[in-house]
Amino acid sequence: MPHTVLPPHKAVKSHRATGRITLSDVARAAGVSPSTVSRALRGERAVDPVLIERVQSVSSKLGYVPDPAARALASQRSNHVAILIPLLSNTLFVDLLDAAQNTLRAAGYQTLMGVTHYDASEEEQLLREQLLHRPAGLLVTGLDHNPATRKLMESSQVPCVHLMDLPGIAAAEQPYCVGFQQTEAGSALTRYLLSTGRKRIAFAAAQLDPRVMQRLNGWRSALKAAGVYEPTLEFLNPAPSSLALGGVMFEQIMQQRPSVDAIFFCNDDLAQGALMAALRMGIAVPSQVAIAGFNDLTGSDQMLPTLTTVRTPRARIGEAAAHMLLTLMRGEVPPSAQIDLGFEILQRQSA
Amino acid sequence: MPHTVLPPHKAVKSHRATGRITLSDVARAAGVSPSTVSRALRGERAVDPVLIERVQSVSSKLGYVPDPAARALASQRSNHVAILIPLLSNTLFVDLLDAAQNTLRAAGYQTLMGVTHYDASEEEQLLREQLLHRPAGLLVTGLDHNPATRKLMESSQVPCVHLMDLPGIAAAEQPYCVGFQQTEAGSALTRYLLSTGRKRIAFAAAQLDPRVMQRLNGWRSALKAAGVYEPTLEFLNPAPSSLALGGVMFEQIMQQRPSVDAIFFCNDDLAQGALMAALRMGIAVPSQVAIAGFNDLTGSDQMLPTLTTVRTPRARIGEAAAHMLLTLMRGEVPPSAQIDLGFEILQRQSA
DNA sequence: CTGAAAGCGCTTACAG
DNA sequence: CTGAAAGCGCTTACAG
Repeated sequence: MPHTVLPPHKAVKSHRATGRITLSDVARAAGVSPSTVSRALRGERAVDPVLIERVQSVSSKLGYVPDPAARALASQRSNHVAILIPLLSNTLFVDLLDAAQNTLRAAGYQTLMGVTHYDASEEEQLLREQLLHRPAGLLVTGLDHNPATRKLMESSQVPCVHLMDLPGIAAAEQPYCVGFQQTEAGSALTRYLLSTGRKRIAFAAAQLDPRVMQRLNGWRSALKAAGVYEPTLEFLNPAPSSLALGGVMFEQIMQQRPSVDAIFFCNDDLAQGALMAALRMGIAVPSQVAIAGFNDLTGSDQMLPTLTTVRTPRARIGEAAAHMLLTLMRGEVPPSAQIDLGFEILQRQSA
Repeated sequence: MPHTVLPPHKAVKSHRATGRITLSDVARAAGVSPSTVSRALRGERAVDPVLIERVQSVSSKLGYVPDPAARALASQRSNHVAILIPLLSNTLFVDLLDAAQNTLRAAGYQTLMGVTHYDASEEEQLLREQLLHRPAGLLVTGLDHNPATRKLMESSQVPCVHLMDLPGIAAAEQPYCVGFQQTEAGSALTRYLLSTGRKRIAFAAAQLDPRVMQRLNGWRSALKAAGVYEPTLEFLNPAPSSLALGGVMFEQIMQQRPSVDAIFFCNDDLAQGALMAALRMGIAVPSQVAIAGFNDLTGSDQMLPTLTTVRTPRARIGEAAAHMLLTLMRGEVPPSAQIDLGFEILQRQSA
């Protein structure tokens, strides 16, 4: 067997060598110090352009990839971005996650996902766990968090962008956030229903998260403004939102309040379920009762009749929030702390 | 102002101190060496029970939490588990992710998610990125990967469990996997349709991933066994699966092959779209044509008629795979390398 | 069973 | 602009 001779710097190996190509390997090959390689690779200014070039070429020639753990330990900052969403069973949040994740990954960040199940203390616990990884940034759903969570976010000093919600006009704090005016969307859809001649418009909701409650408020104020507000037309169910529940709620509403001439469901899955129930029950939509949803989820355009709803820009929210976070993580200040991406009423057949 | 005296060990601080409570802090307070604290906390055997007790109590008293980055750097193994799924827009995979993630988190692992978009080279790239984080384990969808990906998985030495698919009986390699027999499920559903008297059963599919093709094979063999196989009744569309596409395919099939008496859609979203299209077109289901789906996705039980489909145990797959991975990460050998979680035909109204 | 020491692979004051 | 040195907070041979 031939006696293979290892290259000099490979021959000397500690008992814990990992075989990985390290910063020092690059430094040695490029004839500079490790510090310089580190600076050159991270694009830190104050490095001779000639050296930058040399280091980069040597680095890619050797196939060097920085070790995230070592980097995190030394710099006290990882390439993780933590994202907190309420549920994975609502496509709304999955769309948010998908978009944010794509954008962040393209910039070299790994997404750490946390599912809170709408539970404030679970959110706190998740955040605590994620913070251990020293994330470079934070994406959280909504503006409502318990005091402990808020304190964690603050004391961690990690840049943070809120998703979906926008603070009220008079809000004292001005957190970074990307979303749209939920309240305004709620009243806009209600005004649309009013404009089609409907007078007895019910609001049917499940889950009852803060954003749903804002839509409820929008519905209320629009009806009040029109002088047709009727408190007993609020149907609020804290159970998780689903097609099946939408069907059940629709049946109940039609039974209890047969004179209702329109129903605003707080989410499309409920409205889709209602549409299917109407079909089963032989109730004509929209002639007997109009049905409207919210979010324009998958399948809403395939219903019979097609579902009138509000298109919400969740993919764009995820993307814009990720971009804003990227800006913050670079240490720059975003042009504006709040981004309102708006909404659009999709007038289809059901209302 | 009173001159506050810091406790001795806090007074001596390096210029890069982070304020974090470290292993050494615990060691000092417990009167043992850092090595012992490390061993005691990780439950490594060969530590005096008395010391373990003392270390644990001191540790929790001080609120010590190990630093994942330092741990990963020193041990060459992080508490991350990487998971690779094709899409986030198919609830099937989200269910898988959700279940796996919950199980892993309960065991102290952080999930690193990668979305491959059914692209082999994107999968390879994602795996490469994830491997940088030295994951303790790997969860990947399916058994089909390009050679480079396979090699990465192997040379990384990271324990790996495959989701959804099970290897053929004659497979040489016996990878760890949790899933069910896709082919068998395809033929079982087909046999069910045959048993209801259907003779001209079409197979309609989109996306055409490996599992869809296995169901196709199941459909083929069942029809061949019954002597009614008809190749022109295969409708394969590589586009992404969706309700809208299901509607379009249904229209096409009914137009091109009006004599078809049943359609097996490879996924429920397609079947749901077909059901809505049938409603629009006034085609009676199941009397004129039976419709069956696959996976029992959200809403299938709310359709009109309700959708006959195959219930697939994706949440249980995610959970069982996570448990198997946990076993492997402990260095133990799972009782069996393959787990078949089966499937169930849900006979509802549409077929 | 326990501890001192080295090492994991980077970043970052500090000095020049 | 560059480098030597220390340090991030752990784990793990090695020796006892």
